[in-house]
Order: sequence, then C-alpha cells, then structure tokens
Amino acid sequence: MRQSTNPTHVSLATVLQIRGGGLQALLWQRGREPFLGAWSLPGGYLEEGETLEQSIKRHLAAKVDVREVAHLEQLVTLSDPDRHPGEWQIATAYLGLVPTGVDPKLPVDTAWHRVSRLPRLAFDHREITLAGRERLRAKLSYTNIGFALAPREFTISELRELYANALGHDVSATNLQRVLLRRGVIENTGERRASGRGGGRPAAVFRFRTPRLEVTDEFAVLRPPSSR
Amino acid sequence: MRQSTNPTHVSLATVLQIRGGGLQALLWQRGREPFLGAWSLPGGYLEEGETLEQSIKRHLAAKVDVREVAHLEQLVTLSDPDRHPGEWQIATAYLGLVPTGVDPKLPVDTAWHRVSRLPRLAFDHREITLAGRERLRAKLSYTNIGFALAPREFTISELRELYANALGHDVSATNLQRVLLRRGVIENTGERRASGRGGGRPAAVFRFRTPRLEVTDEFAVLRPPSSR
DNA sequence: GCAAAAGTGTTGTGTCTACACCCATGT
DNA sequence: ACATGGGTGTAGACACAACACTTTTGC
Repeated sequence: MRQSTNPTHVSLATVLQIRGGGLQALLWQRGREPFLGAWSLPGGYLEEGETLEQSIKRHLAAKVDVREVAHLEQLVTLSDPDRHPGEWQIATAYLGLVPTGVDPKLPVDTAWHRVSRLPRLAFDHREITLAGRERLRAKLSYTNIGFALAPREFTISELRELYANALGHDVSATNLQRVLLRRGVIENTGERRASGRGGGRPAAVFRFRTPRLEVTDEFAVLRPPSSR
Repeated sequence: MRQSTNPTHVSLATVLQIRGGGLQALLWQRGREPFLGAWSLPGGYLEEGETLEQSIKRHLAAKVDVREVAHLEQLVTLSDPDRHPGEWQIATAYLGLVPTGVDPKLPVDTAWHRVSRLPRLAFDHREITLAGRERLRAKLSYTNIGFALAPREFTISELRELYANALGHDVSATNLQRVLLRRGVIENTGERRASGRGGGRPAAVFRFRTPRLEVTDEFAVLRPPSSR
C-alpha cells in the first residue's frame, strides 16, 4: 500500500459508425467545467471492483445500448499530467464500433459528429478520435473488422459504400468482393435483393462469417520456411 | 474532484534483447510480498507530475541505462481488480528493446531470462511479456523495428541470425536482404567485414537507415485507386 | 585446387488492381 | 430495345520464397 495521492482514472471511448454518408463519432456535450459546453468523448470514472472494459461499457450504457456496440478494443492510455486542468487524471481510451443502420436513442446532450469535421473537443479527445479512425482504417485491411460496421446482411455495393466511407477513399466493388471472399471473411447467403426502380440485376446478399475480430491477412513477410 | 479512493497506477516494461542466441527479457526478483522471490517486470509507481512514459523510463534507470533502450512503446493497460492481491492497482505495460551487444551492468536482483523458458512470473507479467514478443514479431514484418534490436552496423548474416531469434523460425539471408533493401530499411555502408579463419567472401556491412520506428509496408489491401 | 561464406540471377507462385465484358432486371 | 446496376474473366504489376549459381576469400 501507498500513502501519497493517486491519480483518478477514467475510461473513454470513440464510438464510430457509418451514418449519413460518412464516418461519425458519438460525442457528448459537457455540462460542467472544465470545458463546459465543449464536446467530449463518452466515459467516466473507473469504480472499485470493475475492469476498464467493464467501466467503459457501464458509462456507454448511459448513451447507447451496449449491445449495439459490435466491437470494443483498447486504444491507448493517456497520462500527461496537464491533460486535465485541476485534476491528476489518467484516461484509458477504447475504440467502439456500431453497425450501420442501428440508430440508438440518444440523450439530449449527445450527438453524432463527422470525424472529418469535428467540433472543438475537450481535453485530448480529438487525438483519441483520430487515433481510433486510424486503427479502424488499418484493421479494415488485414482483419474482418468490417463485421462491426456493417449490418448483418448487405450487398457488395452497400459494403463498398461503407468501406469507402471508413477508409476515406474510393473502393472498387469488384476487388472488395474478391478479396473478402478469397479470405473467407464474407459469404453469400443465397438470397438476392430485388432491383430498384431503374432496373438492374438483383444483387446477391452477403454476410460476415464471424462476429468476432479475426486477423485474416497475416501480412507476414519473412514468414516461416515451408516446412519440408 | 472526487471523494472515493483511487487505484494506484504502476508502469511496467518488458525489455527484450537478443542475447545468448535467443530472445531474452529483463526480469527482477521481488524482494517483498506478494510474490516474494518470484520474478517480475521492472517498473513501479507513477508519481505526480510525470507521464507514464517518463515513469517507466525513471524506473528502468534503476536497472539499465535508459539510453540503452532503443525503442519504447506502450503495449496495454491492465485493470483486473484482482490482478494484485491486496491492492487496487492499474498497470500500464510498455515494450522496450535493447540492441544486441549492449550489456548493461545489472543490479544483483536483476537478470535476463529466455522468453521461451520464462520462470514463474508475478501477477500478470507472463502474459505481458508474451504480448510484447507478439508485438515485436508482428512489427518485424511491416516496420523497421529491427533497428532497435540490431547493433549499429552488421552483416546480413548477423541480421539474419537476429531476425531468426526474434521470430522463432529460420530466416533466409537472401530474402531478408532483398526485402529490407527494396524497402529502403537498411543500406550498405560500403565497408566490409574481414573473412574468418576458414576463409569465405568478406561480408558487406549494413546499417539501418533511421533510428526511429517507421511503417515500411503499408499492407494496405484496399488501397486508394491510382489517382489518374 | 578446394572448402567456406557471401551475394546475385532466375523462376515460380500468389495476391492484388484495373478494366473489358457479360448478366439480369425494369421500363 | 435499352438503360441500369450486378457480377465475372482476364491481363498485368508486384512482392515474395526458393534455389541454383557465381564471387571472393583462407588454406
């Protein structure tokens, strides 16, 4: 045990979703100083007896139904003594992902904001949010993390749209389909989507094969020799 | 401000080095309960006014000269309330790398241990160490992180040996050289190493081009279209 | 000359992008 | 018929592993 003071510890989360044609983050308008009125990440103090992951889930429950968060992973722990004016506070940030289409009822002080046009954020929450976006973009390339952003079933062009919004650049439907099929990340459900007003061939309906994060591309240059 | 108790916060580090023909971790034998006599990671309490990174550097200084740690990055923050018997303690773990050849004078309670044959470790330090090794292995593939394990100058076969030890499998000198040269990670110094007793062609001497972590292989499947 | 060690040439494979082309539907 | 998307076929670029072969040294 130790005598001197200890820092307070908060859990925070950048909760991201593709909505309104872009990548958006769930933000919360502060009701007290410091940064009164500024936007900030949801989260709050760590309580005795809980883990950080339990803590962030508990705090998120006040904003969104936790079951709507399809993926949650730890991002980084921030410890600059000046990050909070007037309090010695450590923050552990998480990245949370909510599938497209889910539209949680939000408290009045909470709203979605485009990550590409963030308002002024309290504390170091801007860098956390941008770090979350980078993590997401990287993992879209070599894991099945798309499952946490996509609805349960979707057409390739819907998925293409989603990847393009998350990655911030255009994505080819042709190649997206082939990459994800070759890796066994998505599968054809056998169903088809009726064609729209202007006609066009009905689209096949796909789904992600597993609802848990998996590394699908080992990107292992310098891989083990072919044991022969 | 907040009334109730706060957790204590410690910084820890898995410090890894290739030595004695294998990947080894710097461990410290505990001098007090709990886990008296067991081996554990170096580290200690976070002090007011310092960041976690400053904290781990300060604690490491008691074990090794901090200038000998060529790379340091945050790994993970552990918060299981039961991880420390008798204290509510959060730990933020770092990964530190020390170049081959550096042989720090160690205090008597400190020693290197092969990661593949770890003794029983205190707390959750075993999983931290293994997580550190995994992080290192992954980054060897797509970054220049080898700079932090290699001496300043080296031949390709020395580097091959080093990569093989870190990765845990054989590595081809031929392909290692080509991959790292193609990516511009290493460069030829122009010098040559004299051949040994049994003869053999003198080896060219190489060095890493930058002493800071860089991502060298964007592994970006689904990369942006070729802007035309 | 011969062994030893370093380094290059070359081939084959797999994964990816790009783009041409074919398919199924509505009007 | 023809427009509108959806989907497949295919060629080229690239990075890599594997392995044969050449180079440079000591003895």
